[in-house]
Amino acid sequence: MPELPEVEVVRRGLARWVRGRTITSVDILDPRSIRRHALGPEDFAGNLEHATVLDVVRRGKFLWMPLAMEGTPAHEPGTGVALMAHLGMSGQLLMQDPHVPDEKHLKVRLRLSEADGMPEQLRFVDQRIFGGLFVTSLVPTADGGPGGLAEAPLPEIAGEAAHIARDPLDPHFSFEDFYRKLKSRRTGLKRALLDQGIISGIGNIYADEALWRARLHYARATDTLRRADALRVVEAAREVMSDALAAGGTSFDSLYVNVNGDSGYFARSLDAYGRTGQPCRRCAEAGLAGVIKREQFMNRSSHTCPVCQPRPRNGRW
DNA sequence: AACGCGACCTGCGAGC
DNA sequence: TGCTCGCAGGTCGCGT
Repeated sequence: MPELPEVEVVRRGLARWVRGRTITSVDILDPRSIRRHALGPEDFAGNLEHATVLDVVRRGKFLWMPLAMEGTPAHEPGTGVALMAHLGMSGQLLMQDPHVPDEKHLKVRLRLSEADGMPEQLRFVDQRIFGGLFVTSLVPTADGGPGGLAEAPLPEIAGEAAHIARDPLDPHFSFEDFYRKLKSRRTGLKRALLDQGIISGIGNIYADEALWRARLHYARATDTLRRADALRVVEAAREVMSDALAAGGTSFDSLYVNVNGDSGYFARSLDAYGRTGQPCRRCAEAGLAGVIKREQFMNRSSHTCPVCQPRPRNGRW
């Protein structure tokens, strides 16, 4: 479900509800959701109980909450601990009141210290269990911290997110760094867009949308890509994701943190993804007959208009 | 070293 | 009705 806009919606919503609150108890309903916590469920819960959430930050699709541990008065840079969350394909982080029945796929429940008018539980719900939670250490970074969208970025990052590149909405995103990495790879453009070490936050939907907007084919060889083309595809990704973020942002005031990127709200704005067999909007406007087609690529679906995104010959142009 | 595939999971709708 | 198949927005690790 979640790509960058959805994760950022969750981050913003969550920050409002949990910052400054203390975790009082932890229920692990399905240990598979914390399998990335190598030391097991007891250690996971033990680390979280009595810890206070300092903030909610993000790098790409990785989301984490730096914690102040009980009895540790000052936060020493480089010694921090955080609760890491990745939503995978179907993860949700929901703020709920205790009387709300457990969700069918509720995996982990955190009870929080009482706060005026705020829900008492943070619940991790995940159908497919590709996502998960774990406790991790923060490591120092010289690059300015997690992501520029955090209100108060700390100069440290979760180790598991250190290899993740910045996303195109991050104020510290560097087109030059992106272009350099792109040119150094021998691969297809969509594969590169989905590589979180080259550019982060883009998943299958927004990759297809960005390529459609930039009129580029997914198999275009990255090492031959001209600067203007690379710029166009990054700008397209930035635009489509910030539009989606704006749409998702409308649910900020609901009681729980909305993760429902599939609520259909932004789906209507998509031009390529999921429009198999329907006329390409750009072609229709120009009086052309392009029809969006779906192909298997990297074991997943790719949606393109064969008229305005022609397949490159020899992976070139 | 980098790439690319399979594994990790559950549930839904289509087709038989 | 009930089975099987294909499909779903992500990431990691291993083999090449």
